[in-house]
Amino acid sequence: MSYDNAKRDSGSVMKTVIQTIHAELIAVLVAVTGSVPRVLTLADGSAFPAGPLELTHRSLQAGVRAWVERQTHHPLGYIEQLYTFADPTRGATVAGDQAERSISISYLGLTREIASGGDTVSWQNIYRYFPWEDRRSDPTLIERTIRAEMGRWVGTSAERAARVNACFGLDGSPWNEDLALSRYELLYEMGLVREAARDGQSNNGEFIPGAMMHADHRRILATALSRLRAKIKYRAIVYELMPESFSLLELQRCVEALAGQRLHKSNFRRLLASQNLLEETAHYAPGVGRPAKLFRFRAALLAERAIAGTRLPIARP
Amino acid sequence: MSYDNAKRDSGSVMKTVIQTIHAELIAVLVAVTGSVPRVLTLADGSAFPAGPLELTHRSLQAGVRAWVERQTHHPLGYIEQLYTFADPTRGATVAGDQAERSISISYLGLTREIASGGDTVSWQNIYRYFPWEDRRSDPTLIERTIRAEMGRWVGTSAERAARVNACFGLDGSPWNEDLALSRYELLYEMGLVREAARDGQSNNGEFIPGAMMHADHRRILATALSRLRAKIKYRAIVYELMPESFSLLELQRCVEALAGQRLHKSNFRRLLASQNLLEETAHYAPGVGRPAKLFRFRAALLAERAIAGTRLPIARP
DNA sequence: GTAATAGTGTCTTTCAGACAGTATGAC
DNA sequence: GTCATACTGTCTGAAAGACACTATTAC
Repeated sequence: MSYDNAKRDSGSVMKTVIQTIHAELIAVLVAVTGSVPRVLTLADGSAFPAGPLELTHRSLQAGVRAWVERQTHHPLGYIEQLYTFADPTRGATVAGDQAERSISISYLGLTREIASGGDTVSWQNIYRYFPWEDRRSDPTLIERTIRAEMGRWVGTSAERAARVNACFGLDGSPWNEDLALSRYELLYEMGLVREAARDGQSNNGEFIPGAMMHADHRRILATALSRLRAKIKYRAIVYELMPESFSLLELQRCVEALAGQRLHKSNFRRLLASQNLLEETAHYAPGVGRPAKLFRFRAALLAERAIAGTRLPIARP
Repeated sequence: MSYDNAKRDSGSVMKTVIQTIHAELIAVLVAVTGSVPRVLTLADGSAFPAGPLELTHRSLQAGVRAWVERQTHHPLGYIEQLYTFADPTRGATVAGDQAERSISISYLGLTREIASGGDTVSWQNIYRYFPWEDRRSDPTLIERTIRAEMGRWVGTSAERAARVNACFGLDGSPWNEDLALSRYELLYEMGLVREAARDGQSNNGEFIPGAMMHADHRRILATALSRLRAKIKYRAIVYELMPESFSLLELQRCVEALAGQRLHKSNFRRLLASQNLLEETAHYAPGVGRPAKLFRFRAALLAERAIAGTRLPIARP
């Protein structure tokens, strides 16, 4: 029996309803400029570049590139697939025998920031949407608000308390920057972000600061931030974000901006040295104080990428 | 200006072609049985459970669950999204003013193996499709074949040589089990797997052993294997694969099966102990030699999951 | 000289790799 | 006792974390 027969045999009864599926491509473009991580947005910060998958697109990635360039006139470097959503709020609706369904395929891109192309096209600070994710200065500012609001939701449930503590690094749990998405989802579930009220979730408390976005775009941004923070630890993705040459401190500030945490200078440098990613240039950056030596990424880097990986306790023969 | 207006302003000229998009859901279900990692297949091992996204599906995940249960009658536990493909070989075709396009959204699931449900439904050894990925016994067997065939493709290109060495752990580079997808893609590009010839890639050499699959299912399996191997290092996903209780060696064999490598016993145990995942049971497994103590996963594990994460050199204030 | 920023040395603790050992069963 | 498998102890070297130090500019 062929594959197609196998499928038909165990398939469902056909319906006469005609189903139309809309596939939307969404791009989250990230750059880091002067210690601020930013995303490229439309509509004054409330949405990402997006558009339907079209016939002229040779691939999903090509489609994303086309839409971003059309809508923002911003050149596009490295991009990778993020996640595919079938947003229930924009989900299946049936009218007569016509049914509609919408799928969003999101991509994450990394670039250097270039002057934005249109009136409503702009670069926005990522932490405008997630103030609680930036712990570079004083983490306690927002923490206090969150802790108070959460207390109400947790109530007497030990399970809820454990979840909140793990997500937000409270009560002995360490803060884990990768959990950005989990934190957003938790806040949403608790009814503490504005979208929750809009989407008809129960809302028991005050809203936590942080700008809302169109549809589920803010959730997509949280997904992007989580992915970015996890990836920066085992891949040299900062490559795409830095200019031709840069000082070591600039590189550190870039990673700090994404991680939302301050890093330890000399340990950071030791790590860099062990990775053998950089090479010196002959130039120095001017400024107050001692001038900083400028570095660039090693050219041979492309071939070697993605070899490190984490460790398992492998047995040697 | 609203979001929708912004989109329309910079949008393309509308075409009168009506575009139909087919969204297919594909499930890669993995289990480990007796030191063998296996996948659930249809059509005697040549395809995965799959079916179109339907109106009745409340979400993508629900759709996947429905199709798997319908086609294989196998219960489904933990699943996560894998990748979305717009396969060019099954891609855009235009007939009159009707255009068609197919998207595949794949999911990875983890389970314990249960007797398979239909005639052509079966569990297959993953390494049947990627013999070169199993290095538990003798890595040199296939390595020799691969090395010979690759030599031809590499030629005098230093860049190609570097890529091959990094992927296959030759010439001083360490073997990295996570690169399963890269290795498959490289072999495909070199024309050394059967699909390459089928899809019209140039074929310069002999084929490397390994069973072919329907459409791009083997590529999807490679994606799944890579994801699984990467994830097993920072998440306790083996949880889903093991029975109620098990010996430490059984757990080790399970990880080894997925990683395709032997692990170091006492170091593996030390790692387990530091993670605090397990608790003892009162029972012992019988067998030749000293009976093994049986363990189970700690119940409190659910709340704590996904907190570990890798490290950045964080500065303490 | 001071202020300001750039960059290095090194001590201590923790952890990963390797190898040796002991424990408990069947016979 | 032997054989086979289960499990533990510990030595060693390599990283990770923390802290203090020196270097080079502008003024």
